[in-house]
Amino acid sequence: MRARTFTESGRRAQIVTAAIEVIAEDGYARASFSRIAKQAGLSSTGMISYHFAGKDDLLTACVGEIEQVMRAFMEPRIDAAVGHVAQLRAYVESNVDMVGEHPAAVRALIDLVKNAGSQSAAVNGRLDLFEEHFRTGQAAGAFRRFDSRTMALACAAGIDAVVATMAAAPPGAEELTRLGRELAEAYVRATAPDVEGEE
Amino acid sequence: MRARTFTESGRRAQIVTAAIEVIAEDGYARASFSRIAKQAGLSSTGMISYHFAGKDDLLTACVGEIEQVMRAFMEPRIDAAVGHVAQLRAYVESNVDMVGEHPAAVRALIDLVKNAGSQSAAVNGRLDLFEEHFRTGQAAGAFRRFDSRTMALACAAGIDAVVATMAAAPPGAEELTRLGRELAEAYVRATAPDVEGEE
Amino acid sequence: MRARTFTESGRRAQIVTAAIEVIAEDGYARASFSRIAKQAGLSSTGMISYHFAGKDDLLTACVGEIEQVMRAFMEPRIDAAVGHVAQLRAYVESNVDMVGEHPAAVRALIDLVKNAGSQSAAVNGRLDLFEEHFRTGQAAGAFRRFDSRTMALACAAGIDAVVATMAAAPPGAEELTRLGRELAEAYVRATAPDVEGEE
Amino acid sequence: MRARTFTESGRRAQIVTAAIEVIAEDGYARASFSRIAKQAGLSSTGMISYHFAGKDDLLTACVGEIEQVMRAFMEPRIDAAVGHVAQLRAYVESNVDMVGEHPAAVRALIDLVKNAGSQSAAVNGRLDLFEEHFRTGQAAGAFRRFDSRTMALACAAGIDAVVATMAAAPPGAEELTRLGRELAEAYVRATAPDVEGEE
DNA sequence: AATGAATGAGTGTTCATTCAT
DNA sequence: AATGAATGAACACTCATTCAT
Repeated sequence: MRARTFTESGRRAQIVTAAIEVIAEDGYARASFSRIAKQAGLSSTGMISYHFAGKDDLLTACVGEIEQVMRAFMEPRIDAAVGHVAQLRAYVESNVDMVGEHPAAVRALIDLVKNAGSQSAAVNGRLDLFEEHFRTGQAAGAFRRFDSRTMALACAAGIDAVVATMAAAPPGAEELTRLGRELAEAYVRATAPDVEGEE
Repeated sequence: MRARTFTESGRRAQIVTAAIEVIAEDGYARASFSRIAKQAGLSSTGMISYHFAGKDDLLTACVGEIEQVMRAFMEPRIDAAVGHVAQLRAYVESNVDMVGEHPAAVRALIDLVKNAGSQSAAVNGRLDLFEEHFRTGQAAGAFRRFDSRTMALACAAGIDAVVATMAAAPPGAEELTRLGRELAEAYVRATAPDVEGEE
Repeated sequence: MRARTFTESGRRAQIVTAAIEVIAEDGYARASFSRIAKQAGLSSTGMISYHFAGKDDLLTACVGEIEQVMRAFMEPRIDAAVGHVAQLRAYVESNVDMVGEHPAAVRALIDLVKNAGSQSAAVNGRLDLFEEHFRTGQAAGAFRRFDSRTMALACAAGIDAVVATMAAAPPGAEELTRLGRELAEAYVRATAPDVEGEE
Repeated sequence: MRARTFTESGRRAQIVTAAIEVIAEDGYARASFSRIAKQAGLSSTGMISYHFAGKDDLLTACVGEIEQVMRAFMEPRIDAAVGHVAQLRAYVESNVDMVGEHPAAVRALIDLVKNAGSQSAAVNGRLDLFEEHFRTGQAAGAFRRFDSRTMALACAAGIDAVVATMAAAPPGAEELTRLGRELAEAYVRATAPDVEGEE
């Protein structure tokens, strides 16, 4: 694998940024090479094909870029939380807060997940993470017994839906935080043990 | 609004059926007029344009058709339930059970909602229904206080995600029923009042 | 398999004709849909895709059309000949005479054979025919012993080369006939038995 | 004409070799600069344009290279033969034998001749050689009277066709030699005088 | 009511070539 | 001498829609 020159990295980044913008604004379905090229200020779609192996390659790069942004924003807050329940709360709340910081990235990611979701390792990775978290939490007594895969699906999708709706018309930061807390509370209650025996 | 002749209604229904099949099998993105025409046994796409004002019109008709099927299946079960909580449970469980009865319709609807969702009155209608149910339930003391719109979003999306995953590889009827109960339980707990004082 | 309307047959024929002309004039490599569309007086390449399943389909139709023309011209003369040697002569001579009657068809066919040859059933069909003719001729004592496949290859290719060269700059009819006789004579001699014992 | 530096000659040779490999493996039509660059281990097609005036220039260089290889292989055998007939035999046989020694070169050359043939001086040079050989042979009484150009065309094309077929799936050396002798015999008979009066 | 031919913009991708560095 | 970024035309093909019949 060869190293990338500065210029190439720059162009790739520029194209990825443009692609994310287009997806966020016009939707996945309208994110054609020509729209992306126009958004990036490129004179032809050939440039995109020159820098990316194909549409899948570009889209994958977009997902990767967005996830990096999200991780940088969310991970510190999740890691700062102690216990399975607090971490679940931190995940949901920081995910919702993302809308205030990077609304375009959030909108684009959700559209990408919806449309190229099932193939993507990254997307299934998130589900696996959720599931794993629920499973270990159950073992620790932090969560009641339930089908962890089903709950993971419902959580991830619910968060995405709420976030997508907000990203379409971002409310103020406080409102965002409030709704994030509400959503987190819902999932905490949905998964809480019948009798309090927290870890 | 003029009345429709029998043949026109027949043709429309035939095309809608074909479109739903195509969306269920090949996905929304591949549901072009030509594929639909082929599925319907029509020799040209002109027929479709003749009977529908445009692609949106056809897609709307598909959503309507599927919702009619869903309503016929779910409504009796929901109406049979007494109380806001029981009705929520009935909604979720009967929705999941749909997968066993009409997997193609379910798969198509979810794809339609994902892709043409925000514009569709029908889709937003479901959300409104959820929201209204939560609101009146809160007034009746069946649900705790929460933002009803956010909860509606999270519920609808969570159900869709679970259903979509199941529709892709439908499990047996019993497993379906069990997972439906689990999912319903989650939302019941998420919305339950802190102190039991059911209506 | 559905019947074709008159108009469709007409368009198909028109496109095939245009394609043959383009191949004859500009060569197989330059025979793009846009050139063919222009030659046919069509406003877009979409028309071609509308009438043909793909480029292969169009090219196959071209080969079929040309072979029909050739068969109509050559078959009577070959059938009129008696004996394996006379038929070989008739084949070669009538093939060469084709150049005078349908130079474009000949040029196009040779280019098609060169470029899409090995896949084509029609092309291999000709080789099989040659081989079979040599084999039965050998059994009848009309030809000496030799590897019939190799001879078939050499004959077919030799004829094509001579014909292609002539088609590029067609000589007069008499010159054509003379050269056809010469070429036929060469293959007759190449295949003749050592001792005269004609069937 | 300026002298070439060592590195430039080296690069040219490297590219020519890669081009021949690509043509032999993927065919003339797929032999794009990018494929050739990849085969040569170059990072960009710019290198090729830098060292060659254009695609024609590169292709011409390929033809030249292959012909040099062929000449080195065939010329000694042809020169060792005495008399026009023996030399014709030696030409055909050694050409067929090439398949066993340099199958890639043979395959590439034939593809090049087919596609860039008529423009190439090298290709026409071979025809001229054949024609000249026939003409002087006729004067010497080694060959009968026939149109030497037509015979040259038929011979060259026939040999190419046989060789191309063999190169696609090279048989063993003995089989090769046998078929080479058969083919040579065919042309010797096709050109032999009616009465034996060899030089 | 119905058809199938036609349209023309649009898709992603590849091409040989140019050019500043 | 060498590079890799850039170009823009070309490629086959699909799309939803229109329209005369």
